[in-house]
Amino acid sequence: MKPIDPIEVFKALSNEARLQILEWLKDPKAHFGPQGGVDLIEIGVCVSQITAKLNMTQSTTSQYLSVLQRAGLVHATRLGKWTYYRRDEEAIQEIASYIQHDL
Amino acid sequence: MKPIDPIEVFKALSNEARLQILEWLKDPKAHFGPQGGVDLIEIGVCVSQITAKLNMTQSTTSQYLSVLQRAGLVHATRLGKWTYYRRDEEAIQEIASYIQHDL
DNA sequence: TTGACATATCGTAAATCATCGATATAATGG
DNA sequence: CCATTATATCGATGATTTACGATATGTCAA
Repeated sequence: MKPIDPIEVFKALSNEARLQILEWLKDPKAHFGPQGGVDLIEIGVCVSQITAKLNMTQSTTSQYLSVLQRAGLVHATRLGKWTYYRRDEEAIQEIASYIQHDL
Repeated sequence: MKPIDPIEVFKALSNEARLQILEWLKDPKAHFGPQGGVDLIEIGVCVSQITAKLNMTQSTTSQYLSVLQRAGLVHATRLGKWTYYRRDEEAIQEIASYIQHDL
């Protein structure tokens, strides 16, 4: 796992929609319906479901998920046609720790 | 103390120079010379000293300090001609806590 | 192979940010 | 009051971000 870049992370977090996505992904079962036989917790939520809740286009949603991924805040898994995104809890705690001790 | 706005805070932190200022202010004695009879720890560091270390103009430094202040990350005290800035440690811990528990 | 669907990428216009120089405001000393 | 010094604000310009529609790519099912 590559070291986190605080600036990149803070930029990723500087946007309402991306913050919203992260909050939804914190408890996928509470915010998204089940999708096939896929474990929401282990694998994540697909782009279409996130697009449906966000009030934005598929294009924007996909790009925002990429930003979150480049910042290391989420992880993507492709299964068939779908790409599932889930949070990287470890990275999120690392950021909290960075602010708490190093900032 | 008004509640923190995470987006505003993250925007404030999304900039190398502003992050740098916050890090310097974490340990003012290590980064700034003494200024008159003012307690660096209690009162803070004046804009000129920060400007001198940043490689930017006084105008930019002043604006960046305002951004940090609006985000609640620093506190300003005017004494005579000088304005001294110090970190708001409580706000910084609040942000760490927000990421750790609520994000 | 083709068609249909899910996702990613590209190109763009508008909004916001970074940073500066010029100038305004505030406080001090003479 | 005046000159000087410290800080804040204004106005400008280039860079980055936002968010979109159009299009490309990848995958499955028939």
